[in-house]
Amino acid sequence: MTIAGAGETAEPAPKPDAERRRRPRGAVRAGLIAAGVELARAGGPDAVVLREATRLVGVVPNAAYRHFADRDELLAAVCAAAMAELGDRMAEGVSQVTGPRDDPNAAFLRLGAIGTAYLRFAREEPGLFATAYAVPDEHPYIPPSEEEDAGAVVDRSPLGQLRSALDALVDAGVLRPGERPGVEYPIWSGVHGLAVLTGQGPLRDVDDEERAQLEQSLLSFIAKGLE
Amino acid sequence: MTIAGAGETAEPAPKPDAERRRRPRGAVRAGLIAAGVELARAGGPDAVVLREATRLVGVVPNAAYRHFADRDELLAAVCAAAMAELGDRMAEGVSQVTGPRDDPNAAFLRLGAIGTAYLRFAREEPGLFATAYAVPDEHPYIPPSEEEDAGAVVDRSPLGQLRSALDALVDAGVLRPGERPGVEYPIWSGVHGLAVLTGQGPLRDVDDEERAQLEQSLLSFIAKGLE
DNA sequence: GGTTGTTTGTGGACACCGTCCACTTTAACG
DNA sequence: CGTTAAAGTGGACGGTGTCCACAAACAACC
Repeated sequence: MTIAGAGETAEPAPKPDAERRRRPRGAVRAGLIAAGVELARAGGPDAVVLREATRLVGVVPNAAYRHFADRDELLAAVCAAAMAELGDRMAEGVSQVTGPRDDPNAAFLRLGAIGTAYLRFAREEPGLFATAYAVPDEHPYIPPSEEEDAGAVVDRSPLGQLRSALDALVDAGVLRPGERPGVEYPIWSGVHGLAVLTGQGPLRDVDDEERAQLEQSLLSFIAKGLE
Repeated sequence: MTIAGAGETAEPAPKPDAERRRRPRGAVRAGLIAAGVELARAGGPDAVVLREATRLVGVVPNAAYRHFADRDELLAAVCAAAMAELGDRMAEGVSQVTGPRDDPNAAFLRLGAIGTAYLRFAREEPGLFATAYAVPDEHPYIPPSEEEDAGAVVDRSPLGQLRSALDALVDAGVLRPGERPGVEYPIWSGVHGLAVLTGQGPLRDVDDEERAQLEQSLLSFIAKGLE
Protein backbone atom coordinates (compact mmCIF):
# COMPACT_ATOMS: atom_id res chain seq x y z
CA MET A 1 0.00 0.00 0.00
CA THR A 2 2.11 2.95 1.20
CA ILE A 3 2.29 5.85 -1.19
CA ALA A 4 4.54 6.96 -4.00
CA GLY A 5 5.31 4.75 -6.95
CA ALA A 6 4.03 1.46 -5.61
CA GLY A 7 2.07 -0.85 -7.85
CA GLU A 8 1.43 0.13 -11.49
CA THR A 9 3.09 -2.83 -13.11
CA ALA A 10 1.51 -2.60 -16.58
CA GLU A 11 -0.06 0.11 -18.73
CA PRO A 12 -3.67 -0.02 -17.53
CA ALA A 13 -2.56 2.37 -14.78
CA PRO A 14 -5.83 1.80 -13.00
CA LYS A 15 -5.50 4.13 -10.08
CA PRO A 16 -2.46 6.42 -10.09
CA ASP A 17 -3.62 7.06 -6.57
CA ALA A 18 -2.57 10.66 -6.98
CA GLU A 19 -5.44 11.30 -9.36
CA ARG A 20 -7.90 10.76 -6.56
CA ARG A 21 -9.64 13.76 -5.25
CA ARG A 22 -8.10 16.13 -7.73
CA ARG A 23 -11.41 17.34 -9.09
CA PRO A 24 -12.71 20.78 -8.05
CA ARG A 25 -15.33 21.02 -5.37
CA GLY A 26 -18.69 20.26 -6.92
CA ALA A 27 -17.35 18.73 -10.08
CA VAL A 28 -18.43 15.15 -9.46
CA ARG A 29 -21.99 16.10 -8.64
CA ALA A 30 -22.24 18.37 -11.65
CA GLY A 31 -20.60 15.74 -13.81
CA LEU A 32 -23.04 13.10 -12.69
CA ILE A 33 -25.96 15.33 -13.57
CA ALA A 34 -24.43 16.18 -16.93
CA ALA A 35 -23.78 12.52 -17.64
CA GLY A 36 -27.34 11.71 -16.61
CA VAL A 37 -28.65 14.36 -18.98
CA GLU A 38 -26.76 12.80 -21.86
CA LEU A 39 -28.06 9.36 -20.96
CA ALA A 40 -31.58 10.75 -20.75
CA ARG A 41 -31.15 12.52 -24.07
CA ALA A 42 -30.24 9.24 -25.72
CA GLY A 43 -32.67 6.91 -24.00
CA GLY A 44 -35.18 8.65 -21.79
CA PRO A 45 -35.50 8.44 -18.01
CA ASP A 46 -34.95 4.69 -17.82
CA ALA A 47 -31.56 5.13 -19.45
CA VAL A 48 -30.20 7.28 -16.66
CA VAL A 49 -28.55 4.48 -14.74
CA LEU A 50 -26.39 5.38 -11.81
CA ARG A 51 -23.46 3.11 -12.54
CA GLU A 52 -23.21 4.27 -16.13
CA ALA A 53 -23.21 7.90 -15.05
CA THR A 54 -20.36 7.27 -12.62
CA ARG A 55 -18.49 5.44 -15.35
CA LEU A 56 -18.79 8.47 -17.62
CA VAL A 57 -17.49 10.72 -14.88
CA GLY A 58 -14.64 8.32 -14.22
CA VAL A 59 -15.48 7.48 -10.65
CA VAL A 60 -16.51 4.39 -8.75
CA PRO A 61 -20.27 3.72 -8.45
CA ASN A 62 -20.43 4.34 -4.73
CA ALA A 63 -19.03 7.83 -5.13
CA ALA A 64 -22.46 8.89 -6.35
CA TYR A 65 -23.86 8.23 -2.90
CA ARG A 66 -21.78 11.09 -1.51
CA HIS A 67 -23.85 13.48 -3.61
CA PHE A 68 -27.24 11.80 -3.97
CA ALA A 69 -29.22 9.74 -1.50
CA ASP A 70 -30.11 7.22 -4.20
CA ARG A 71 -30.69 6.87 -7.89
CA ASP A 72 -34.04 8.65 -7.70
CA GLU A 73 -32.43 11.77 -6.32
CA LEU A 74 -29.98 11.83 -9.21
CA LEU A 75 -32.87 11.28 -11.60
CA ALA A 76 -34.75 14.17 -10.02
CA ALA A 77 -31.80 16.46 -10.65
CA VAL A 78 -31.60 15.26 -14.25
CA CYS A 79 -35.33 15.87 -14.66
CA ALA A 80 -34.92 19.41 -13.40
CA ALA A 81 -32.12 20.00 -15.88
CA ALA A 82 -34.23 18.60 -18.71
CA MET A 83 -37.14 20.81 -17.72
CA ALA A 84 -34.82 23.80 -17.64
CA GLU A 85 -33.63 23.02 -21.13
CA LEU A 86 -37.22 22.83 -22.34
CA GLY A 87 -37.89 26.20 -20.75
CA ASP A 88 -34.81 27.68 -22.41
CA ARG A 89 -35.85 26.46 -25.84
CA MET A 90 -39.31 27.92 -25.37
CA ALA A 91 -37.90 31.27 -24.26
CA GLU A 92 -35.64 31.26 -27.27
CA GLY A 93 -38.54 30.55 -29.59
CA VAL A 94 -40.66 33.30 -28.07
CA SER A 95 -37.85 35.83 -28.21
CA GLN A 96 -37.75 35.53 -31.98
CA VAL A 97 -41.18 37.12 -32.27
CA THR A 98 -40.75 40.87 -32.42
CA GLY A 99 -43.25 43.54 -31.54
CA PRO A 100 -44.55 45.23 -28.40
CA ARG A 101 -46.07 43.18 -25.64
CA ASP A 102 -49.60 44.48 -26.07
CA ASP A 103 -49.70 44.34 -29.83
CA PRO A 104 -52.53 41.92 -30.68
CA ASN A 105 -50.78 40.33 -33.61
CA ALA A 106 -47.45 39.89 -31.84
CA ALA A 107 -49.12 38.58 -28.70
CA PHE A 108 -50.91 35.95 -30.70
CA LEU A 109 -47.76 34.98 -32.55
CA ARG A 110 -45.95 34.63 -29.25
CA LEU A 111 -48.54 32.20 -27.98
CA GLY A 112 -48.13 30.17 -31.14
CA ALA A 113 -44.37 30.28 -30.77
CA ILE A 114 -44.70 28.83 -27.28
CA GLY A 115 -46.71 25.89 -28.49
CA THR A 116 -44.47 25.37 -31.48
CA ALA A 117 -41.31 25.43 -29.40
CA TYR A 118 -42.82 22.98 -26.93
CA LEU A 119 -43.78 20.54 -29.67
CA ARG A 120 -40.47 21.05 -31.42
CA PHE A 121 -38.51 20.20 -28.32
CA ALA A 122 -40.59 17.09 -27.76
CA ARG A 123 -39.97 16.08 -31.37
CA GLU A 124 -36.24 16.81 -31.50
CA GLU A 125 -35.33 15.70 -27.99
CA PRO A 126 -37.77 12.94 -27.14
CA GLY A 127 -35.55 11.48 -24.45
CA LEU A 128 -35.12 14.78 -22.64
CA PHE A 129 -38.78 15.67 -23.02
CA ALA A 130 -39.89 12.41 -21.47
CA THR A 131 -37.33 12.84 -18.71
CA ALA A 132 -38.50 16.35 -17.88
CA TYR A 133 -41.85 14.90 -16.87
CA ALA A 134 -40.53 11.70 -15.27
CA VAL A 135 -39.91 13.21 -11.86
CA PRO A 136 -39.88 10.38 -9.31
CA ASP A 137 -42.65 10.33 -6.73
CA GLU A 138 -40.28 11.32 -3.94
CA HIS A 139 -37.75 14.14 -4.27
CA PRO A 140 -40.22 16.70 -5.68
CA TYR A 141 -37.56 19.11 -6.80
CA ILE A 142 -34.04 20.10 -6.01
CA PRO A 143 -33.32 23.77 -5.37
CA PRO A 144 -29.54 23.92 -5.86
CA SER A 145 -29.02 27.15 -3.96
CA GLU A 146 -31.40 29.31 -5.92
CA GLU A 147 -31.08 33.08 -5.64
CA GLU A 148 -34.55 34.45 -5.14
CA ASP A 149 -34.77 38.10 -6.04
CA ALA A 150 -38.36 38.17 -4.89
CA GLY A 151 -39.99 37.82 -8.25
CA ALA A 152 -37.55 40.07 -10.06
CA VAL A 153 -36.49 37.15 -12.23
CA VAL A 154 -38.94 35.92 -14.83
CA ASP A 155 -40.45 32.48 -14.65
CA ARG A 156 -38.84 30.40 -17.37
CA SER A 157 -40.88 27.28 -16.67
CA PRO A 158 -43.15 26.14 -19.50
CA LEU A 159 -46.28 26.92 -17.52
CA GLY A 160 -44.92 30.30 -16.45
CA GLN A 161 -44.16 31.29 -20.01
CA LEU A 162 -47.57 30.13 -21.18
CA ARG A 163 -49.19 32.19 -18.45
CA SER A 164 -47.38 35.38 -19.33
CA ALA A 165 -48.21 34.92 -22.99
CA LEU A 166 -51.89 34.59 -22.10
CA ASP A 167 -51.70 37.63 -19.83
CA ALA A 168 -50.22 39.57 -22.71
CA LEU A 169 -53.08 38.39 -24.87
CA VAL A 170 -55.50 39.90 -22.35
CA ASP A 171 -53.54 43.15 -22.20
CA ALA A 172 -53.59 43.30 -25.98
CA GLY A 173 -57.36 43.07 -25.94
CA VAL A 174 -57.48 39.77 -27.83
CA LEU A 175 -58.68 37.67 -24.92
CA ARG A 176 -61.50 38.82 -22.72
CA PRO A 177 -60.39 39.06 -19.08
CA GLY A 178 -63.29 36.89 -18.01
CA GLU A 179 -62.02 34.08 -20.18
CA ARG A 180 -58.50 34.25 -18.84
CA PRO A 181 -58.61 32.42 -15.49
CA GLY A 182 -57.59 28.83 -15.92
CA VAL A 183 -57.28 28.74 -19.72
CA GLU A 184 -53.64 27.78 -19.40
CA TYR A 185 -54.61 24.29 -18.38
CA PRO A 186 -56.71 23.23 -21.37
CA ILE A 187 -54.08 24.74 -23.66
CA TRP A 188 -51.21 23.09 -21.84
CA SER A 189 -53.11 19.81 -21.86
CA GLY A 190 -53.67 19.95 -25.58
CA VAL A 191 -50.09 20.74 -26.47
CA HIS A 192 -48.67 18.29 -23.96
CA GLY A 193 -51.05 15.57 -25.03
CA LEU A 194 -50.10 15.88 -28.68
CA ALA A 195 -46.42 15.88 -27.72
CA VAL A 196 -46.87 12.66 -25.76
CA LEU A 197 -49.08 10.91 -28.31
CA THR A 198 -46.73 11.67 -31.19
CA GLY A 199 -43.67 11.00 -29.04
CA GLN A 200 -43.80 7.71 -27.19
CA GLY A 201 -47.53 7.28 -27.84
CA PRO A 202 -49.59 5.51 -30.49
CA LEU A 203 -49.03 8.34 -32.99
CA ARG A 204 -45.26 8.00 -32.87
CA ASP A 205 -44.98 6.50 -36.34
CA VAL A 206 -46.69 9.24 -38.32
CA ASP A 207 -44.49 10.86 -40.93
CA ASP A 208 -43.28 14.43 -40.78
CA GLU A 209 -46.02 15.76 -42.99
CA GLU A 210 -48.86 14.28 -40.95
CA ARG A 211 -47.16 15.41 -37.79
CA ALA A 212 -46.97 18.98 -39.03
CA GLN A 213 -50.64 18.84 -39.91
CA LEU A 214 -51.53 17.51 -36.47
CA GLU A 215 -49.63 20.33 -34.82
CA GLN A 216 -51.25 22.91 -37.07
CA SER A 217 -54.75 21.65 -36.47
CA LEU A 218 -54.16 21.57 -32.73
CA LEU A 219 -53.00 25.17 -32.70
CA SER A 220 -56.00 26.19 -34.79
CA PHE A 221 -58.30 24.37 -32.41
CA ILE A 222 -56.76 26.19 -29.47
CA ALA A 223 -57.05 29.51 -31.24
CA LYS A 224 -60.73 28.85 -31.87
CA GLY A 225 -61.18 28.05 -28.19
CA LEU A 226 -59.87 31.52 -27.39
CA GLU A 227 -62.37 33.07 -29.86
CA MET B 1 -42.00 -39.87 -9.27
CA THR B 2 -44.57 -42.25 -10.81
CA ILE B 3 -48.09 -40.97 -11.33
CA ALA B 4 -51.48 -41.31 -9.69
CA GLY B 5 -52.14 -39.94 -6.23
CA ALA B 6 -48.57 -39.18 -5.37
CA GLY B 7 -47.58 -35.98 -3.63
CA GLU B 8 -49.98 -33.68 -1.76
CA THR B 9 -48.58 -34.64 1.64
CA ALA B 10 -48.68 -31.21 3.27
CA GLU B 11 -49.47 -27.77 1.92
CA PRO B 12 -45.91 -26.76 0.90
CA ALA B 13 -45.68 -29.67 -1.57
CA PRO B 14 -42.77 -28.01 -3.33
CA LYS B 15 -42.40 -30.06 -6.48
CA PRO B 16 -44.52 -33.19 -6.57
CA ASP B 17 -43.01 -33.58 -10.01
CA ALA B 18 -46.38 -34.83 -11.18
CA GLU B 19 -47.71 -31.30 -10.96
CA ARG B 20 -45.63 -30.35 -13.92
CA ARG B 21 -47.43 -29.80 -17.14
CA ARG B 22 -50.84 -30.16 -15.57
CA ARG B 23 -52.05 -26.73 -16.58
CA PRO B 24 -54.37 -26.44 -19.58
CA ARG B 25 -52.99 -25.39 -22.89
CA GLY B 26 -52.58 -21.64 -22.85
CA ALA B 27 -52.93 -21.21 -19.12
CA VAL B 28 -49.38 -20.15 -18.35
CA ARG B 29 -49.33 -17.52 -21.04
CA ALA B 30 -52.71 -16.15 -19.97
CA GLY B 31 -51.66 -16.32 -16.34
CA LEU B 32 -48.50 -14.36 -17.03
CA ILE B 33 -50.48 -11.65 -18.78
CA ALA B 34 -53.02 -11.54 -15.96
CA ALA B 35 -50.24 -11.36 -13.38
CA GLY B 36 -48.58 -8.63 -15.40
CA VAL B 37 -51.83 -6.69 -15.49
CA GLU B 38 -52.09 -6.82 -11.71
CA LEU B 39 -48.48 -5.71 -11.35
CA ALA B 40 -49.13 -2.87 -13.78
CA ARG B 41 -52.29 -1.91 -11.93
CA ALA B 42 -50.34 -1.56 -8.71
CA GLY B 43 -47.16 0.03 -10.00
CA GLY B 44 -47.31 0.98 -13.65
CA PRO B 45 -45.29 -0.44 -16.53
CA ASP B 46 -42.00 -0.57 -14.63
CA ALA B 47 -43.62 -2.88 -12.09
CA VAL B 48 -44.24 -5.50 -14.75
CA VAL B 49 -41.30 -7.65 -13.71
CA LEU B 50 -40.93 -10.93 -15.53
CA ARG B 51 -39.68 -12.92 -12.58
CA GLU B 52 -42.41 -11.63 -10.31
CA ALA B 53 -45.06 -12.53 -12.86
CA THR B 54 -43.74 -16.09 -13.08
CA ARG B 55 -43.68 -16.24 -9.30
CA LEU B 56 -47.36 -15.30 -9.18
CA VAL B 57 -48.20 -17.97 -11.72
CA GLY B 58 -46.17 -20.50 -9.76
CA VAL B 59 -43.66 -21.29 -12.44
CA VAL B 60 -39.93 -20.89 -12.86
CA PRO B 61 -38.70 -17.64 -14.49
CA ASN B 62 -37.46 -19.29 -17.65
CA ALA B 63 -40.87 -20.76 -18.38
CA ALA B 64 -41.92 -17.30 -19.52
CA TYR B 65 -39.52 -17.60 -22.45
CA ARG B 66 -41.64 -20.39 -23.89
CA HIS B 67 -44.45 -17.87 -24.40
CA PHE B 68 -42.71 -14.56 -24.89
CA ALA B 69 -39.49 -13.72 -26.68
CA ASP B 70 -38.43 -11.41 -23.87
CA ARG B 71 -39.79 -9.16 -21.16
CA ASP B 72 -40.81 -6.50 -23.70
CA GLU B 73 -43.09 -8.91 -25.48
CA LEU B 74 -44.83 -9.74 -22.22
CA LEU B 75 -45.09 -6.04 -21.49
CA ALA B 76 -46.61 -5.47 -24.93
CA ALA B 77 -49.29 -8.02 -24.18
CA VAL B 78 -49.98 -6.40 -20.82
CA CYS B 79 -50.20 -3.01 -22.51
CA ALA B 80 -52.76 -4.36 -24.96
CA ALA B 81 -54.81 -5.74 -22.08
CA ALA B 82 -54.65 -2.41 -20.26
CA MET B 83 -55.72 -0.58 -23.40
CA ALA B 84 -58.61 -3.01 -23.81
CA GLU B 85 -59.73 -2.34 -20.27
CA LEU B 86 -59.64 1.39 -20.94
CA GLY B 87 -61.78 0.83 -24.03
CA ASP B 88 -64.25 -1.25 -22.04
CA ARG B 89 -64.64 1.41 -19.38
CA MET B 90 -65.24 4.04 -22.03
CA ALA B 91 -67.82 1.91 -23.78
CA GLU B 92 -69.55 1.33 -20.47
CA GLY B 93 -69.62 5.05 -19.76
CA VAL B 94 -71.02 5.87 -23.18
CA SER B 95 -73.67 3.18 -22.96
CA GLN B 96 -75.20 4.89 -19.96
CA VAL B 97 -76.26 7.84 -22.09
CA THR B 98 -79.67 7.08 -23.55
CA GLY B 99 -81.27 8.51 -26.63
CA PRO B 100 -81.08 7.98 -30.39
CA ARG B 101 -77.77 8.26 -32.18
CA ASP B 102 -78.67 11.40 -34.13
CA ASP B 103 -80.29 13.28 -31.28
CA PRO B 104 -78.21 16.43 -30.83
CA ASN B 105 -78.42 16.46 -27.09
CA ALA B 106 -77.65 12.76 -26.64
CA ALA B 107 -74.80 12.92 -29.14
CA PHE B 108 -73.20 15.74 -27.24
CA LEU B 109 -73.65 13.97 -23.94
CA ARG B 110 -72.04 10.88 -25.39
CA LEU B 111 -68.97 12.84 -26.41
CA GLY B 112 -68.74 14.20 -22.89
CA ALA B 113 -69.15 10.72 -21.47
CA ILE B 114 -66.22 9.55 -23.54
CA GLY B 115 -63.93 12.24 -22.17
CA THR B 116 -65.19 11.74 -18.65
CA ALA B 117 -64.69 7.98 -18.76
CA TYR B 118 -61.19 8.45 -20.15
CA LEU B 119 -60.21 10.85 -17.39
CA ARG B 120 -61.92 8.73 -14.78
CA PHE B 121 -59.98 5.64 -15.79
CA ALA B 122 -56.72 7.58 -15.69
CA ARG B 123 -57.62 8.82 -12.21
CA GLU B 124 -58.82 5.54 -10.74
CA GLU B 125 -56.33 3.22 -12.43
CA PRO B 126 -53.20 5.29 -12.88
CA GLY B 127 -50.97 2.26 -13.18
CA LEU B 128 -53.04 0.64 -15.90
CA PHE B 129 -53.51 3.92 -17.73
CA ALA B 130 -49.79 4.56 -17.84
CA THR B 131 -49.21 0.99 -18.95
CA ALA B 132 -51.73 1.22 -21.75
CA TYR B 133 -49.53 3.85 -23.39
CA ALA B 134 -46.17 2.33 -22.46
CA VAL B 135 -45.96 0.02 -25.44
CA PRO B 136 -42.29 -0.84 -26.00
CA ASP B 137 -40.66 0.37 -29.20
CA GLU B 138 -40.55 -3.10 -30.65
CA HIS B 139 -43.49 -5.52 -30.57
CA PRO B 140 -46.08 -2.99 -31.88
CA TYR B 141 -49.05 -5.09 -30.96
CA ILE B 142 -50.00 -8.68 -30.44
CA PRO B 143 -52.99 -10.05 -32.32
CA PRO B 144 -53.81 -13.21 -30.34
CA SER B 145 -55.81 -14.89 -33.07
CA GLU B 146 -58.30 -12.15 -33.72
CA GLU B 147 -61.50 -12.99 -35.53
CA GLU B 148 -62.03 -10.35 -38.15
CA ASP B 149 -65.62 -10.13 -39.27
CA ALA B 150 -64.67 -7.48 -41.80
CA GLY B 151 -65.79 -4.47 -39.84
CA ALA B 152 -68.88 -6.09 -38.42
CA VAL B 153 -67.49 -5.66 -34.92
CA VAL B 154 -67.34 -2.15 -33.52
CA ASP B 155 -64.05 -0.50 -32.74
CA ARG B 156 -63.72 -0.39 -28.96
CA SER B 157 -60.39 1.41 -28.96
CA PRO B 158 -60.41 4.86 -27.37
CA LEU B 159 -59.75 6.58 -30.68
CA GLY B 160 -62.38 4.49 -32.44
CA GLN B 161 -65.03 5.38 -29.89
CA LEU B 162 -64.11 9.05 -30.06
CA ARG B 163 -64.41 8.95 -33.83
CA SER B 164 -67.84 7.38 -33.84
CA ALA B 165 -69.05 9.89 -31.26
CA LEU B 166 -67.85 12.72 -33.49
CA ASP B 167 -69.47 11.14 -36.54
CA ALA B 168 -72.73 10.96 -34.61
CA LEU B 169 -72.31 14.62 -33.78
CA VAL B 170 -72.14 15.37 -37.50
CA ASP B 171 -75.17 13.22 -38.23
CA ALA B 172 -77.06 15.01 -35.49
CA GLY B 173 -76.32 18.32 -37.18
CA VAL B 174 -74.32 19.69 -34.27
CA LEU B 175 -70.96 19.63 -35.98
CA ARG B 176 -70.57 20.92 -39.52
CA PRO B 177 -69.22 18.20 -41.81
CA GLY B 178 -66.42 20.49 -42.96
CA GLU B 179 -65.15 20.73 -39.41
CA ARG B 180 -65.15 17.01 -38.84
CA PRO B 181 -61.96 15.74 -40.54
CA GLY B 182 -59.15 15.49 -38.03
CA VAL B 183 -60.91 17.01 -35.03
CA GLU B 184 -60.42 13.80 -33.10
CA TYR B 185 -56.74 14.57 -32.66
CA PRO B 186 -56.93 17.93 -30.89
CA ILE B 187 -59.67 16.54 -28.68
CA TRP B 188 -57.78 13.37 -27.91
CA SER B 189 -54.66 15.42 -27.24
CA GLY B 190 -56.44 17.65 -24.79
CA VAL B 191 -58.01 14.85 -22.81
CA HIS B 192 -54.91 12.71 -22.87
CA GLY B 193 -52.70 15.62 -21.90
CA LEU B 194 -54.81 16.45 -18.87
CA ALA B 195 -54.85 12.80 -17.86
CA VAL B 196 -51.06 12.65 -18.03
CA LEU B 197 -50.42 15.97 -16.33
CA THR B 198 -52.74 15.19 -13.43
CA GLY B 199 -51.56 11.60 -13.28
CA GLN B 200 -47.81 11.21 -13.17
CA GLY B 201 -47.22 14.82 -14.24
CA PRO B 202 -46.63 18.08 -12.39
CA LEU B 203 -50.34 18.43 -11.57
CA ARG B 204 -50.48 15.12 -9.74
CA ASP B 205 -50.84 16.70 -6.30
CA VAL B 206 -53.96 18.78 -6.93
CA ASP B 207 -56.88 17.90 -4.71
CA ASP B 208 -60.10 16.36 -5.95
CA GLU B 209 -61.93 19.65 -6.20
CA GLU B 210 -59.30 21.33 -8.35
CA ARG B 211 -59.04 18.23 -10.46
CA ALA B 212 -62.76 18.23 -11.14
CA GLN B 213 -62.56 21.87 -12.11
CA LEU B 214 -59.67 21.19 -14.48
CA GLU B 215 -61.63 18.42 -16.15
CA GLN B 216 -64.72 20.58 -16.45
CA SER B 217 -62.86 23.53 -17.94
CA LEU B 218 -61.13 21.25 -20.43
CA LEU B 219 -64.41 19.79 -21.62
CA SER B 220 -65.88 23.29 -21.94
CA PHE B 221 -62.86 24.38 -23.92
CA ILE B 222 -63.30 21.45 -26.26
CA ALA B 223 -66.98 22.14 -26.64
CA LYS B 224 -66.21 25.71 -27.58
CA GLY B 225 -63.73 24.48 -30.17
CA LEU B 226 -66.57 22.55 -31.80
CA GLU B 227 -68.72 25.70 -31.90
C1' DG C 1 -49.04 -49.65 -28.69
C1' DG C 2 -44.40 -48.24 -28.89
C1' DT C 3 -41.25 -45.03 -30.98
C1' DT C 4 -40.24 -40.44 -32.14
C1' DG C 5 -40.17 -35.56 -32.07
C1' DT C 6 -41.90 -31.19 -30.55
C1' DT C 7 -43.54 -28.42 -26.95
C1' DT C 8 -43.13 -26.83 -22.16
C1' DG C 9 -41.08 -26.44 -17.74
C1' DT C 10 -36.60 -26.98 -14.87
C1' DG C 11 -31.90 -26.01 -12.97
C1' DG C 12 -27.93 -23.47 -13.10
C1' DA C 13 -25.31 -19.78 -14.61
C1' DC C 14 -23.95 -15.00 -16.27
C1' DA C 15 -23.81 -9.92 -16.41
C1' DC C 16 -25.80 -5.88 -14.89
C1' DC C 17 -28.13 -2.97 -11.70
C1' DG C 18 -29.03 -0.35 -7.06
C1' DT C 19 -27.42 -0.28 -2.55
C1' DC C 20 -24.96 -1.15 1.93
C1' DC C 21 -20.68 -1.67 4.76
C1' DA C 22 -15.92 -0.91 6.28
C1' DC C 23 -11.84 1.31 4.93
C1' DT C 24 -8.49 4.88 3.17
C1' DT C 25 -7.26 9.06 1.43
C1' DT C 26 -7.82 13.91 0.82
C1' DA C 27 -8.88 18.61 2.01
C1' DA C 28 -10.07 22.06 5.34
C1' DC C 29 -9.42 24.23 9.79
C1' DG C 30 -7.85 25.00 14.30
C1' DC D 1 1.32 20.97 12.85
C1' DG D 2 -2.61 17.50 14.30
C1' DT D 3 -7.61 16.60 14.02
C1' DT D 4 -11.82 15.87 11.76
C1' DA D 5 -15.27 15.61 8.30
C1' DA D 6 -15.89 14.96 3.45
C1' DA D 7 -15.06 12.29 -0.67
C1' DG D 8 -13.58 8.24 -3.01
C1' DT D 9 -12.45 3.07 -2.91
C1' DG D 10 -13.16 -1.99 -2.61
C1' DG D 11 -16.01 -5.70 -1.84
C1' DA D 12 -20.31 -7.70 -1.10
C1' DC D 13 -25.51 -8.74 -1.30
C1' DG D 14 -30.00 -9.38 -3.38
C1' DG D 15 -32.71 -8.63 -7.49
C1' DT D 16 -33.36 -8.63 -12.47
C1' DG D 17 -33.33 -10.13 -17.57
C1' DT D 18 -31.50 -13.63 -20.30
C1' DC D 19 -28.94 -17.76 -22.10
C1' DC D 20 -27.75 -22.78 -22.10
C1' DA D 21 -28.37 -27.71 -21.56
C1' DC D 22 -31.51 -31.08 -19.86
C1' DA D 23 -35.91 -33.65 -18.53
C1' DA D 24 -40.69 -34.41 -18.53
C1' DA D 25 -45.15 -34.28 -20.89
C1' DC D 26 -47.71 -34.36 -24.80
C1' DA D 27 -48.87 -35.40 -29.84
C1' DA D 28 -48.34 -37.91 -33.86
C1' DC D 29 -47.38 -41.56 -36.65
C1' DC D 30 -46.35 -46.34 -38.27
